[in-house]
Amino acid sequence: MPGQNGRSFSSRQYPCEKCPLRPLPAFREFEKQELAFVSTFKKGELAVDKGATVLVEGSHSAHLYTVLSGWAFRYKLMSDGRRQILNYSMPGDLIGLQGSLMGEMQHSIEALSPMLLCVFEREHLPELYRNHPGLAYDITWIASREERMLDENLLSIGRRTALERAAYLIAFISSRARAVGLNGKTPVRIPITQQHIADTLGLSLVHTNKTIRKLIDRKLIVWRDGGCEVIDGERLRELARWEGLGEDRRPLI
Amino acid sequence: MPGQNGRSFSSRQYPCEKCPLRPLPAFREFEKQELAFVSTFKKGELAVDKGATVLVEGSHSAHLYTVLSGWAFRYKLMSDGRRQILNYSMPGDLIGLQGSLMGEMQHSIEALSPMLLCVFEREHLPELYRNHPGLAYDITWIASREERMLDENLLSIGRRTALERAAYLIAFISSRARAVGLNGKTPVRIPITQQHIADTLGLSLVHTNKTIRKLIDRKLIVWRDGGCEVIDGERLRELARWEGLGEDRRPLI
DNA sequence: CGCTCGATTGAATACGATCAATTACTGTGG
DNA sequence: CCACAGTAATTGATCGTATTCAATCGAGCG
Repeated sequence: MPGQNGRSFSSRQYPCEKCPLRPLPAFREFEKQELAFVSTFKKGELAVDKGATVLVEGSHSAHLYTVLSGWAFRYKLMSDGRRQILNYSMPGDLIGLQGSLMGEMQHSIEALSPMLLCVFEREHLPELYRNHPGLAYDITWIASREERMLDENLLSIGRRTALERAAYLIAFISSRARAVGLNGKTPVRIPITQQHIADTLGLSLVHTNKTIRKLIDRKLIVWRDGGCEVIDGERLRELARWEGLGEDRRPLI
Repeated sequence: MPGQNGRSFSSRQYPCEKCPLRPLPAFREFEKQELAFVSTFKKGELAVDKGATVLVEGSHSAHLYTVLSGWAFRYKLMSDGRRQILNYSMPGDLIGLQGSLMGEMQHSIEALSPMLLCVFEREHLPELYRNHPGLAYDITWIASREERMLDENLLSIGRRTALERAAYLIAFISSRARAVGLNGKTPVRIPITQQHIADTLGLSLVHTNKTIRKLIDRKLIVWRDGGCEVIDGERLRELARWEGLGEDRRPLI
C-alpha cells in the first residue's frame, strides 16, 4: 500500500508468534492463550517516516499502537507555540493508550526515525478486559510505568540543574534503549536534535547547546550523525544524581 | 482504635452504599454488582492527621486507598533533600496504585489536612481484574487520568513563566476541588503553604512568595488562614494560558 | 553553488536564586 | 495576660544561571 502523509499500512510481516521483541529479556513470558489473543487483537502494521505525526492532539484515534522499531516523542504545544516534550517512545512501548481510554488525545506523537508500529483497534479493548484479565492488568501496569517515568521527569525539570537535567535525560533514554536491546556492539545512537533536548528539559536551545557541550568536553557523551551516544553512563548517572531504572521484566502487548 | 503515627484505623462508618462522594455529578454511575464488589473490596477506613505520611517511597504497602475527605500531596525526594511535589490528592482520588501494581512505591504521600481514607487490600486487585472487567477498565482509566495531569504539570514547569505557573497551579487545584464539590457557598480554601507551591513549581520559596504576591495584588487570589482561595478563576486561567480541565464524569473506586 | 537545517559562539539582559533580616501569627508555659 | 518559641510570610539586596539577540559555521541536498 503506497504511503501518504508519511505512513503506509500493511497487513503483517511480523506475526506475534514471531515477534522480534518478545524474546528479549526485558519482557515477561506470555501464556499461550494471551499471545493468541494479542495476535487476533493486532490488525496490521503501520510504517511511518521520520518526522511524521503518528497521533495528534485533539484527535480521536480509532487505533492503539505498539512500537516494533524506531523512535518517537510525545509532546504538548501551547497556543503560542511553546513546546514541551513529555517522554520518548521506543520499541515495546505502547502509544495512544490515553486517547483510547479517555477519548480525545491531549498530546501529539511524532516519529524521530522511520518506525514500524503494530496496529490495534481501540474498540476491541473492552473485549480484552472482559476475556483476558491478565492482559488488562498488564495494560494498567504499562500505564503506571509511564506515570512513573513522568514522575521522574518532573523531578528532573523541577529540581535538577541544567547540567544534571541533561545528564539525567541522556542516561535515562540510553538505559531504556539498552533494556530493549538497541545496542549492538556499538553504543546506541539516540536520534534527536538539541532542540528536542531543549524542549524536554525546559531550557532554551542556546543554553542547552552550552550544557551539552560540557558533557561532551567531559567525555561523557559524543554527538555525531545527528544524534547522541553515551560514552560513560555510570558517570552520567552520578552527575545527575540518578539511581537508574531499576526495572524488571515488563509486559509487551 | 487509638492512633499512633498520626493514623487510626476503624472498620467503617461510611458503607459504600452510602458513600458521600458517589452521588456527586463528577462521578459515573455504577452497576449494582460493581458497587457490591467495591463494598467487599473495602476493608475499612483510615483516619490520618495533617502532616502524617500516608505512604513512603521505598515501601511495599499492602494497601490501596481512596480519599474520602481531606487533602494530600505526592512527592519525590532527592538524596540531598531537594523535593519535587508531583501532584495533589483530594476526595475521590486513588492513592498508592503505582505501588500496588509495581511493588515498591517510588514516591511518598503526605496529608495536607486531616484525612479519611477508604482502605483496600492490594492482594484483592487480581480478583477485581478477573471478575469485574468494568472496574478493571476504570482503574486503568484512573491511571491514565493521573498521567494526563502529569503531562500538563510537566508542560507547566517546563514551559510556563513563574507567574503563569503559579496561576496555572492554583487554577488547576481549585478546578479539581470544585469538581468534587469542595466549594460550599464560600470559595475553596486550598490548605497549602508557599513552600508547597515552590516545591511544585520548581521555584525557590522567596521567588514563589514574590510571584504569589503579584497574584494577590492583582486580586486573582487571596491568601488566608494558612491557605489560598481563588477569587477570579477565569482570569487565572487566562493568565496561565490554560484551557481548563474539560473533564467529564469519572469512575470512583 | 546557494539553500536549509542543526550546531556553535559571544554579548547583553533578565529572571529567578541566594543571602539576610524582619514581620505576623499560633500555641505553650509561666 | 504576657513572654517565648516555632512556623509561615514578606521584603530588600546581590549574585548567577539561563534567555534573548545576533551571527557564524558545517554538512547534506537539489
